[in-house]
Amino acid sequence: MKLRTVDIARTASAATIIFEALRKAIVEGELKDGEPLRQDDIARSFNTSRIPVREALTMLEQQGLVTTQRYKGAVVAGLSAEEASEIFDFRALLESAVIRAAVPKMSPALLARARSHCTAFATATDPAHWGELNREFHATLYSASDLPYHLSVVNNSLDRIDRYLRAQLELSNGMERANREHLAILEACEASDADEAARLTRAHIEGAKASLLRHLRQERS
Amino acid sequence: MKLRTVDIARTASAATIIFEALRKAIVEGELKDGEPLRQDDIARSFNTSRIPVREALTMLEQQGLVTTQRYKGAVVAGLSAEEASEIFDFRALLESAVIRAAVPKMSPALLARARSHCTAFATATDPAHWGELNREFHATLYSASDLPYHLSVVNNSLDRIDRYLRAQLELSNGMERANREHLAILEACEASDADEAARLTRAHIEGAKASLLRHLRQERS
DNA sequence: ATAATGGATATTGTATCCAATTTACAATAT
DNA sequence: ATATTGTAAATTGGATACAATATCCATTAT
Repeated sequence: MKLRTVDIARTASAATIIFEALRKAIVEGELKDGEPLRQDDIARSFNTSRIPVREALTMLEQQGLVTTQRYKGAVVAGLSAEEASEIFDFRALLESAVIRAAVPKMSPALLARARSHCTAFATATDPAHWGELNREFHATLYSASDLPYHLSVVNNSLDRIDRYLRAQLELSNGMERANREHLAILEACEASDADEAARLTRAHIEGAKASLLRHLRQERS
Repeated sequence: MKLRTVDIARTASAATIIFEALRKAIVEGELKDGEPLRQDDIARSFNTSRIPVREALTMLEQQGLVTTQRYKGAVVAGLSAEEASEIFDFRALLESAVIRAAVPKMSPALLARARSHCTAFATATDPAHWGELNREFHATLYSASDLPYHLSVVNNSLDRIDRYLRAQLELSNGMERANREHLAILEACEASDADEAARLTRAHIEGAKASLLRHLRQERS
């Protein structure tokens, strides 16, 4: 028997399909802060009942992407400057540790993939993809760490701020700097200099934090 | 109007009540690894329908405390030695950073509370409470950090391993060492020595890791 | 005897229905 | 006019009903 098999037990339920779709829409900023998420509307657009929608919303709430009030419903969770600031500090701590663990385990093949992601980011013209490409570059490097729990937490924290990063990338011309810093990180990895890669990653994140905070504060003034 | 008011909008839904109860039972080890969680049974014991039960299970799955398979149901999530090891490394990184941030903000009142929790832990005779008291001591110190996101992540990672820590505390006589280390951490905090408190916290967690791994490996041999 | 098959039972996933609550707005009083 | 109250529509939370799938066991074929 030579079939292209699929583990059907692992196929997605309606709830997880809706969850993924909403998560993507929120992370990519398609759904704005504070925007209400009506169960009925969502159910209609996915052609299901409200039950799987509610499950998706509870997942999103657990991830901090929406906030719910009893009998009032769910809205896309916003982020105060303080919260954003804290999450950047968190990322700086965690991601620098992750890349430090990853560098000694990076294969030439992985470094090649990372480099191609890096140039893809550098040469991308459609702002809608910048956020995704940026994340792919970092995720590729981090994946070598072989620390699944750390990575899941990193991804979670990234989800919380991704919208703002994207918006900011599109406004100021932070693209050049991001590029420069990516290249520096990549070179440190290729040189197997874990401490340097960690230091550069930390600086990269702290720079993004400063830039985002400027943006957030001016937008809400 | 001088009434003792309560924000009724914040009262718990059936789903969150069930979630908290299951979470507690799992974290405290009352429900063992791999134990199936039947929606119908749980619904009956809480006198509800399966809908809020399913919501609770969804939340638990997001937290990594249960694993679900489509049409097969949820079981209490176990932890391999590798996963446990990684989570301890994660905690060592994160909690040492948190306490470093907390030390300069600790008021005398908070330190007094921490000390009372410390002695409560030291003098507790009922093993069923050790885990709780241990956690309260640390949580009190960490709370001064004023880093809510960090703390929520810390609590999450603690939930994942708490069962095992409790079991281990009860088996080996690690209580004395935990006590000694708690006192040392507390004294560093009282002396406003943030770096020392961070160092001791890291050592405290790494010691627990070694002890737990010994326990896990021998139990599964 | 063993493996394959078919069906009964158990369990989960989803739809539909009802209850509880909020929200918007009209009616009324001051 | 403004504030308060009552009411209807909208929305969410939960219960019940049904569909899809898994599991177990008896039956049958080899």
